[in-house]
Amino acid sequence: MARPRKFDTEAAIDAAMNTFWTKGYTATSTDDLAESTGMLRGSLYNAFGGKRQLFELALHRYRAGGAAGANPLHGDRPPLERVRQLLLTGIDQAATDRRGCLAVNTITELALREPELTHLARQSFVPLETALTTAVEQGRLHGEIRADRAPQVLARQVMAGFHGLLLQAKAGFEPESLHATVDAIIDDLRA
Amino acid sequence: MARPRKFDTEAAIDAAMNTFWTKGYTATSTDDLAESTGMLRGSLYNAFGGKRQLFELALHRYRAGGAAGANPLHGDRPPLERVRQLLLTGIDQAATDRRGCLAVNTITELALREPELTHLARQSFVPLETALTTAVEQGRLHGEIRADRAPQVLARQVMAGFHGLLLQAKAGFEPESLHATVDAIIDDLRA
DNA sequence: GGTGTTTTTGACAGGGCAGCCAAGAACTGG
DNA sequence: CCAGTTCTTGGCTGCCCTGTCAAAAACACC
Repeated sequence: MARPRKFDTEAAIDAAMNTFWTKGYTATSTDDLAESTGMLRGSLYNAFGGKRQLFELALHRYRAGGAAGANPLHGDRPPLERVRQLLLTGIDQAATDRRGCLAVNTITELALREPELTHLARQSFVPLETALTTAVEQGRLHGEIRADRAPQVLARQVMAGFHGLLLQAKAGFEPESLHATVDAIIDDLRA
Repeated sequence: MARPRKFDTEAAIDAAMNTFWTKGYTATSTDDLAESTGMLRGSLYNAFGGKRQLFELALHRYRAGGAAGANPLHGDRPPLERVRQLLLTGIDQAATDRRGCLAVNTITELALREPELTHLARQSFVPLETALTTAVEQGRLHGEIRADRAPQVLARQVMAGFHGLLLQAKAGFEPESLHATVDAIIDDLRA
């Protein structure tokens, strides 16, 4: 019926997502995207429409993969330990690759200029928040996590601490400091 | 001896700082800076050297004004209430103007590309961290704040929560949610 | 009033970037 | 093998942005 596409759409979105993640939205050029996806700029416009549309796809993809980032939260170990593992994994990654979280980066960069993209990025928090709330509820049943504060509140409080920690990791805070803060956050969750 | 400058250096740095704060480093052009400072691009290069040098000056200025942002922390009210006021003031501003904190924005945007600017931005946390530590120590003496955790650890934990809250405010989280998190953070400081 | 110094002014060159498009290539169904 | 459809390729246009420079302007000192 027609000439087939030479590239894999999913792989291209993945590659674009990583480029945006590494360089930020503004600093990423369509040439950068062409290089990382392996497509020519013309094809890129034909297939996706342009930089902004591709970024929207990347944000959706990031949200879908949110389960991956929140992976430590799903398992059979005690809920509190799963939350701790989430925090430790997060700061370790942030300290290593310095990219942090794509949603955080996007909101920070574009909150003023691009309300729609900001809203899209915010959606990426939903899976994390849901998983955290669930973990807190489970820990509550175990008698492991405090029951004097609503799970949703605790989840958002942990999420705030988590994102603050990612920033500190990105800024180069010493691992000992980051770990001490993780311990403090976990302790404050205890029943 | 020579032709006098038509502009006020301090005012120009202030104006540049606000432009960087609003638009971000990458998205700010030398034209933007010329407009906000009221100078022509040529004068700007002559006086400061260029965009990057001006940004460094802006970061230094921001750090110096750090006492301003941490203003609520200095006063004669109970330390715990001063910390609460800091958080409330912060999220209120972030929810209103959506600019957040220049240091946070800078680190988030440039941690990979510009280690030196990142380090400079990180310096802006020092006044805040110091003031927080002092407030915690004072609250400890009052018997108002818990003494089972080092003041420095508590200060960095609060700072992480604070920066996470600023992000949530920027992202458009509901005020009720933000306030509930503030209450939780403050409660967790209590003796 | 002349001289030397620094700033201002306006313009120029060089490079990168976004978006578009026409011609060619690849494939399928008839 | 032909026709129709879609993708690829490479280039073109117009815009913005950075950094620099030469000439003119403003001032202080002598």
